[in-house]
Order: sequence, then C-alpha cells, then structure tokens
Amino acid sequence: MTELSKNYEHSEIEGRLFKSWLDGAYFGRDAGGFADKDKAPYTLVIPPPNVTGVLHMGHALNNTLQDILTRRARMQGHPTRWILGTDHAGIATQNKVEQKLADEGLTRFDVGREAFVQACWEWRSKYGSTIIEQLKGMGCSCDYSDEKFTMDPGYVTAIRKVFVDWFHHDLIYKGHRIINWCPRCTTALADDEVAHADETGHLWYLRYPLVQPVGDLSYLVVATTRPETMLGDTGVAVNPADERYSALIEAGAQVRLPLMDRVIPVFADDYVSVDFGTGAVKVTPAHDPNDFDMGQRHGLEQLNVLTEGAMVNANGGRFAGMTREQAREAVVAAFEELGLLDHVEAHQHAVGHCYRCDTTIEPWLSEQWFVKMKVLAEPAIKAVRTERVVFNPRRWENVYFQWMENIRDWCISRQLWWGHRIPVFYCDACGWKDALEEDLAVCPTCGAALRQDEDVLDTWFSSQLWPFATYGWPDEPGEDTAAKELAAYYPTQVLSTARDIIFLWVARMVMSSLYFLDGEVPFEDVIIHPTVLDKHGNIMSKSRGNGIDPLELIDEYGADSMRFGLALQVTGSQDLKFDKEKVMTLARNFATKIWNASRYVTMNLEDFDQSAAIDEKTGRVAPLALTDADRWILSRLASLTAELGEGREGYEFGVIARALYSFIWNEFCDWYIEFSKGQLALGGAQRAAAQRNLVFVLDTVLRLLHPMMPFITEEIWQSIPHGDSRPSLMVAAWPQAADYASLADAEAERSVDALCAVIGAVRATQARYGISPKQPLAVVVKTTGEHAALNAELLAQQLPQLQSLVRIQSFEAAADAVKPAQSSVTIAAAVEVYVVLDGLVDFEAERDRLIKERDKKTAELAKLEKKLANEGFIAKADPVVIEKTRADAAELAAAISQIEQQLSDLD
RNA sequence: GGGCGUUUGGCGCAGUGGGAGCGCGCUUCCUUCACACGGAAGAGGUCACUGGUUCAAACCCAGUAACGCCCACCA
Repeated sequence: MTELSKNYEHSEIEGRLFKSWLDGAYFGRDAGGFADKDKAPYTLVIPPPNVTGVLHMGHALNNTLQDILTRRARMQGHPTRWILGTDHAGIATQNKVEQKLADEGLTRFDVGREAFVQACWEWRSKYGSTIIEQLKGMGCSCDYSDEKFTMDPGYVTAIRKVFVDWFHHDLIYKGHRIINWCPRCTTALADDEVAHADETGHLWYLRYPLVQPVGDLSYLVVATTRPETMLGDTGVAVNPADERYSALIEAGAQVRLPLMDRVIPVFADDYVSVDFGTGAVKVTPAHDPNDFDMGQRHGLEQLNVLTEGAMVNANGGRFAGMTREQAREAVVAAFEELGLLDHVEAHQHAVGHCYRCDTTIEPWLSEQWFVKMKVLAEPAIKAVRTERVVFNPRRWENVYFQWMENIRDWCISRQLWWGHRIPVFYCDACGWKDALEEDLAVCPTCGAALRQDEDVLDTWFSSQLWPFATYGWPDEPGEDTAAKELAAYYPTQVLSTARDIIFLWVARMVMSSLYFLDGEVPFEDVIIHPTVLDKHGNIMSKSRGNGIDPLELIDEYGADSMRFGLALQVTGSQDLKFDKEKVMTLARNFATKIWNASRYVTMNLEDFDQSAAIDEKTGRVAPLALTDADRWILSRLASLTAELGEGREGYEFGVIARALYSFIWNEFCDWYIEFSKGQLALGGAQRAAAQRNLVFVLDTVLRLLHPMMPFITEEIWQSIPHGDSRPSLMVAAWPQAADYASLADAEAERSVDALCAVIGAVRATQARYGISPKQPLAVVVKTTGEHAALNAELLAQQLPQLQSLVRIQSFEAAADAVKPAQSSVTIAAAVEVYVVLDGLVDFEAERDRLIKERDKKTAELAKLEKKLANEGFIAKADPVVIEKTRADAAELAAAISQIEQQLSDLD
C-alpha cells in the first residue's frame, strides 16, 4: 500500500501502470491466470489501423469504447481477448514510400517492383508500429503478445484460398469496362472508394455540325460538363420519343465531330432524357459509364483519349500531351474560335474524388478483376434481418440493407505494387491460365514459363478476412490449430467501428465469413460509434485544420480524462461535437475529484481494523450498515450497480459515464464523505463503520469506473486496504448487481432525504440572510406526511451527520414540533424546518420571501387542482398517479396554510 | 432525386407520456483539518414551428423550416 500523493499526476502513473499490466500478462485470454475458464469467451477484433496511421480522434473514441468493453468483460471473468493488428494499407503505404523515393528524385519504376516492395516492408518495420504504441498510451488492453498483420504469411494463405475458391466458383472474373481511375495513384478504385463532392462547374453547349442538313437543322447542340472528352466521342444520342430529333433518326443522320474531323452517328437511346440540356448527348464510351453502356448497345467504337496519368494520348490529335485541365480549356477555346461554342451555363454537379488523395477520379476504360456480389450479399442480408448480427444503434441496419440490396460488382484489382498480388498465372505459350494457391513456375500443359498477374488486390479484399484470418484460418496442411480456435472462440462478440466503413469493411466481413465459415457470422453485435466533430459541428479534417490531436490531450489531461470525456459524450443518435476546453476540463476535474476523495479515505484509516472488516467468504472488506447515512450510501451503491446495464445496455457509454459521475461526485463526495466526518469524529462503532463503508464504496466504484478510467482507478485501488488478493484492478471481480441488491434500503433513503432537506433549508436560510456559516443555529424540524413519527426519530439519530454539515446550537425533531418565535420556515417534502433567527435578521425580508413562496405554491396548487377537477383525468389516469397528485395537492395546501400562519405570526 | 440524423436556459449536451435536468459560463458568499481542477446558495428555458392523438405531450403521429450526414450514372 502506498500513500497517495497530494496531487494527481497522470504522467507519473500511466507508463508505470501500463508496464505492470504487461508484466502481469493480463492482456491475454487467460488474464494472467485470473480468467474464469467456465465462462463464455469474449472476443473482439480491432479494426486494424493502417500501418501509415497515427492516432486521431476517431481512433481515440473507437478504441476507448472497445477497451471499455474488453476491460469490463475481463473483470466479469470472461476469457477475454482483444485481437490486435495492422493493415498493410495498399495505396496509403505505397504513397508514403513513393513520396520517400521522390525526395531522392526517384520513381518506383526506377527501383523496380521487387526493390520497391522491399522498401515498403522496411517502411512498415520502421513506422508501422507507431499507432500500436499510441494505443498503449491510451491504456488499451489489446493482446499485444500476438500482433497480426494483413500480409503475414498465414494471411497470404488465407487470401489465396479465398481468391482461388471464388475464382473457381465463377465469383471472380476479369472484365473490360469503365472503372473509377485515380490518375495520381494510377490505379483503379472500387465504387465506394470514391468520395463525391458537389462542385459548381460549367455546362458547355457545343455545336456538332451535321454531315447532311436535315430540314432546318444544320447542327446539333450537345451539353457537357467535360468538354475534353469530346475528343473520344463516337456518337450522339437522343431520346427515341423526342420529336425534335425524330427526323434525324429517320434520316440516319451523322455529325462531323469538330476538331477531330470524324464522322459519327446520331442514334436514339432510352437512356437520354428529353428535358435535360438540349436532349442531345455526346457519347464517349471510353470515358463515361453510361456512354459505355450505350456504346455496347449500339456497337460504337470505344476510343480512349487519356493516358493513365490523365493526359491526352495520341488519339487526341493536336491536343495530345496536354493534361485534362489544359485540354478542357483548349477544346473550349477551339470551339469558340470555330463559332461552335453555343453558350455556357454554371452547373452544379457531383464530382468523384479519390478517397486516398482527393484527386478527381477519371472514369476510364480498362481491364480489371471483379467479384460478383449478389450471391454473396443475399445470406449477408438475411443474417442481419434475422438478428444474427445486430447493429447498435439499430438504424444503421437500414444503411446496410440499402447498400446490400443494390450491390454492384466489386472491382478488386489495383495497379499497385504493395499488396497481395493477384494469384492468377498465365502461359503465354499455350494460353493456359488459372488461379493458384501455390506459386507455379512452369505451365502444367506445355512447360513454358508462367507469368503472374501484375495487379494486386484491393486492401479491403484482405481486410474482409480479418475476423477469421487472424485466427490462422485456413490451417496449414496437417494442422488444425485455427479450426480449434475458431470452434472455441468464433464468432466474435462485438465489432466497433465508424459508419464510413459499413460498406467497405463491415458488410464484406459478413459476406466472406458466411461464405467461408459454414454460414457463421463474424460478430454478433456491431457498434457504429458517433463521428467526432469539432465544437462547431464540422468534420475534423486536415484541410480545415480543425483536428484535435489525441496525443496532446493525453499529454495535457491524461489518458483517463480523454477516455472519460469521450465516453461521456457517446449517445445513440447524435454525433459528438468535441469542445476540448469544456469536455476535457470536466473530465480532468472529475479525475482530480476522485483522487482527492480517495486521499480523504486513506487519510482517515490510520486506525482501521481491516481484519475485523473482512468478509470471510470473499476475503474483502465488507460494508457495515450502522447509521442511516451508511445504509443510504450502500443503498445508492446498489442502485448504481443495477443501473450499469448488462448486454447491449452496456453500449450506452454516455449513460454509464454519467451515472458514475453523478454517484461519485453528487452522492459519495457531496454527502457521504461529509456525513462520515461526523461519524469518524465520534469514534467507536460509528467510526469503524464509516471506515469500512468508505473503503467498500470506494473499492466498488473504482471497479465500476476502471473500464473507462483504467489508470487512476488502478493507482488508487493499489493504495486502499480493500482486502482483495488480486494483484491488479484489471483482473479484480466486477461488482454484480445481484450481489449488491440486498443493500437496497428505502427507509434509509427516505431518512437521509429528510436530513438533506433539513441541511438544505438551513444553508439556504444562512445564505438568504447573510448569516455566517460559523454562526451556530437553533433548528427545529416538524416532520410531516406518512412517516412523520418515524422520520422524526430517524432525524434525531442523525445529529452527528447533521453537525458535520451545518453548525447547530440546538436541534429538535418531532411530528408535533411547534414553530419557535422569531424563526424562518422552509417547507420541504416531508419536513418543515424552522431556523431561529432571533436577533439575527430583519423580518421584513422574511415576510417578502414568504409572500413570494406562498404565491409560487399557490400557482402550483392551482395547476394540480385543475388536473384533479378534470373528469377525464380521474376516470382514465393511472390510480397511482391520481393518488400522488392528490397527496401533492394536499401537501401544497398544508404548506400554504402554514405560510399564511407564519405571515400572521410576523404581524 | 432518395434516405437518415439533429433542433431543450449564453455554450456543449442528457432526458421516449404524468410536476424541465447536467457540465461550463454567470451572480453572491466561503480559502475549517480530501479537493479553489473545491464548497454553499442563486439567476437563467413558451423544450424549432404548425396541426393531431391523449384525461395528460419535450417525449407518440402528420406536416413545415433550418442545419448536418449518407446514398444516387442524368450528360
């Protein structure tokens, strides 16, 4: 047992305690030997942070929540494991390494694929564990002894098994089509990796001359937001029902494409809407997905005019070599020069951007690998419909359904070097090709050298296997370790993550798990946590410069305060506006309060007889309900343990944090500690009981608070004589509500409520008349209501507690007490409190106050009487409510007549 | 164009049918032996608006408005 220092210094304790937890091996499944093997296991997988990642507020929140769940489950005795690891993060990591090369004036092509991949591995070993260290700084109780990585050898095996299986079941195929292309990353992206943003651009109206005039028409006007793509136009489309153009269709009209001098057909297609633009659409099959479809339907040529870096290629004639931005300007200028620019309008439209580098996406025609999603999605939809997987809050299920029900094939190939290379092998000699789980050098049919596909897989393709690949699935031949682990610990209990990866990640884990693990779901619950916004409600972003660095918060306020501050603000429906000053001050003050309350407890234990307080069965200090104050705080503690819900109620982090805050501050500190001062001063049995209860209540709340504030609770817990033999609070037993239920005590609560009312009345009287708190006062209390006689007795017994809070000259409590002369009156729920003011105050002020009080109560009474006069209320309301209303009205009426009486007494 | 969320005292937020709460800030008082990152007493709100259901609505229903987020191939 150590003495608690005068001030709470988070920086002094955090590192030391974390090390002691590591040394105790509490982060593993058996919690250093303290887990209860008979209990159900509890497992969650961390959303693997990118190796390029540094802790941001979203991580701070998400990992706080996961650690709360993990620590609570561990204390409840469940064999608990929070599986840790990182994601290789294809594009992000490749960008970092390319940037490093660029600093040396090199590109990846200069060093070659092999050396580049090697450089990525080196980068990862150098920087990839940054975020892991930051998680430790937060106090996260992940299983650090077995860290996973999405490119571990076992993970590679998993990837290849998945790919080969889907390939052989025709769920993976290669297709030539328009995909989202990032010209800066020079790779394809999946649809959900494209972020759309509304931008104000232009709608350019271009004139395309007809080869042969038809009627009055010598040219067509088409509207476009991307004039540079006209270089690749191979048709112009109109709606078949559009009468303006029906003559053109009948005549089989053609236009001569300006600048390119190419003759292209005018045709009719239902896709074209009559009322947008001019009703005539330029068709660029190689650069627009809709145009691609129309091109397919009408046999148009697909003319690619852009390079992979989004420069105009040789097909672009004299515009070749320009960037797409330059080409846009040049094309518009050329049209203007030719008198073919009809007009320009401002136009708002959504533009796609790369989610990794924000570059404008180019729809681009290329050969890519796709996964057929419909077949996979169906069982995944069903798993959520049947509540085998439950989202919290439930409304996110709608988002999931909406996407899953409209799912499109998933483009999984990336033109990168860092990642899982697509395991498809080709024989150029005989045309053989196949997907293989093991590399193969020569063709099995003709013996020629094989060539492996150049592309790598989308990072999310590997992430989707995370919940089971981290168990070592699939087993190496001859081993069944993973199978055993999965049988014992799969599915995991909960996955906590941000909403923006519901599609990218959550949905895909459900699909792949159902497919590869015999219909098993990857997790039972999904927590979609709020988004952390700045205090004005804006998304935190680099460009806004409004981000808050969690590391600074930890440094300045401590990890516990950050965790508590975040947890406190988690509610089901609302995003989290993070006002650093307010939240962190609140949380830090709370930590200080707990620290000081604990110091108070330890400072009053010099003669504590622990052995007399130990419960033989548990070996821990047990409570002793001696005084009403003792019985009251124990009863309140019983309520608290019941309030911290089990199961999904345990996801109500804000509710739990608030319950703990208000119990500790407003009940334990504000009242019980104050009451205890009187008891301690009395010595004997009262003192002993107070000591036991202070230790017991503090012990219990530290346990309850530990998942949210692990460091400070551990530090204090190590310093108080709770009697528990466990070496760490991390592995101490969770207070079960059932074990505390017998402490509930309605009578004690009533008694202390009355006492608090008396104290409140005296304090208010002092404040009102400017009487010094040091001035001892004569106080008479008349108890009223149902338990008047008993309450009078109970109050009289609490004189020591009363005296710890207010200076008393004399005290009397009785059901038939009489108001002393020259006294003020305060009427509360079950008591009328008279404070003798003889010679202390000006009674005119007391008169004014009483009149105000009377008027207020009269107004309240009128409200209740109106209600009671309402026939509907009497006929239909719950009898209990009616009874309560009647009682309240009677009480008010009595109070008013009391006040009237006092007013006349003043005369 | 669809969908979702939010709207409660100056600020940030709780509160899912029976007398409006918390923290910060504000006013007044108090540095006595846990804590001034504290204690005590106060002031401050027609719970966005309109209509409906109900004996009773911040809470349920319908609609409106503002703000925010997500999804969507109209050039």
